[in-house]
Amino acid sequence: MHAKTDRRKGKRTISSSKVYYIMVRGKTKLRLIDNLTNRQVTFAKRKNGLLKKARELSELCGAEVVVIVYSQRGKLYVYSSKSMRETIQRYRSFKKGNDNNKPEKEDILQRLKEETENLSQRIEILEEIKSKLSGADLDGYQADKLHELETEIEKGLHSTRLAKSQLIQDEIEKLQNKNNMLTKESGELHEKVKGSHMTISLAKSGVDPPH
Amino acid sequence: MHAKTDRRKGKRTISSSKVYYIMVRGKTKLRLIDNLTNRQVTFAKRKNGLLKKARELSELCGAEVVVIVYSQRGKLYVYSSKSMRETIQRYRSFKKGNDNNKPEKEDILQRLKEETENLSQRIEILEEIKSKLSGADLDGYQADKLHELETEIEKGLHSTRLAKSQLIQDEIEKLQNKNNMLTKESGELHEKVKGSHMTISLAKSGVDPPH
DNA sequence: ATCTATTGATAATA
DNA sequence: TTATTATCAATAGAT
Repeated sequence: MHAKTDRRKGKRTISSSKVYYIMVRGKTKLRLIDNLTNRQVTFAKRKNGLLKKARELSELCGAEVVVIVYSQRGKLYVYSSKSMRETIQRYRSFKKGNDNNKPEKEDILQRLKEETENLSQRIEILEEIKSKLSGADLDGYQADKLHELETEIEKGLHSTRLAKSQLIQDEIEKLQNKNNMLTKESGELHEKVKGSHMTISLAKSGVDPPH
Repeated sequence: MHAKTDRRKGKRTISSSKVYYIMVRGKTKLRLIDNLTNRQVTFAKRKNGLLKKARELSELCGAEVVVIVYSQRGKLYVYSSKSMRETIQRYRSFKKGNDNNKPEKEDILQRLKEETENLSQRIEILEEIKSKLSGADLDGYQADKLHELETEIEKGLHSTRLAKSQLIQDEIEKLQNKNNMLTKESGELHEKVKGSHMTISLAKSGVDPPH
């Protein structure tokens, strides 16, 4: 069909294949791709691949999956499993009905408010369960089964709490560190600019600055 | 070497291949694997694959990558890129010797503390449920009710996870915005400083700058 | 962006 | 569970 096919046959060098082979097999050799263009192309491809794999894992196995990727330029890519996307969607459209141009602080407060609402919701659900149980008649066999279930759920909640809180903390601390450094730098630069202008005025007025 | 090899040849049915083919190619056909054992095995394999891919993406392309996976039983698996871990590590050691009085940070830590307390509250509620269960008698008729309960508990857990992930994402987005603004401002200030220094030289050398 | 050779991932099987 | 292997997918390099 395509002449290309014939031209291609056997053209690929072994060495170029080897480069990739070494990269993915020998873990120690896995390192930053030097060439910027190649790196960007590879990033785009592999990023898509990763998100696809995440979706497949979630849908085939019923697992909850979150993937967060930042490119080197700081662009953000996210996958989260379908049910989560729906929740986020709902959250976003709710948010739109309120504020489109409020300053950052209010944005944060808004988010906190919603988070509080989320927590209340969840507590309500658990309260419901609680009252249902107080009316229930349970026999020994089922009680054991439920006890088992409860233990598992509790374990899950616990590990969720630990891991997620850790993640939040780490992420916030990291970005805050960045922010602090930038803020500090910004302040220093402002000072610099102010100082320079002073010097200029002095020079212009014919008065020598003190040395 | 192994007789196996020969026995295998041609044994794989087309249909079984087709199942997989359809699963991964036809996106709409991507759905939960029915058989529990298969699902668990597939989960283990694909989870490892996903984490590996995440690591490769990070190391080959210098991207920051986070992957969070919950199995159906609630077990947690996480990958985050080395650079992030290093950043956090660096930040932690920096933090120890340094700052205990940054207002913004305290604000966020305070919020995290409150959130942890909220989670503790919920765990306490689950404890209550647990104690009620251990003393209760369940008759066969209540099986439906209990199944319902199970579903609701799972829902509650699920929404916990959702809210948490939402938190992570929002926090990241917010701080990223700040970072971007600060970075931009920093660049502008650098420019300003450069320009000022030029003016100063002119003034000092006794030559009037053009007006 | 599209194509192909090659390696990787993995479902089924032992 | 772990290992094997046939098969399809992912992707590096080329165009």
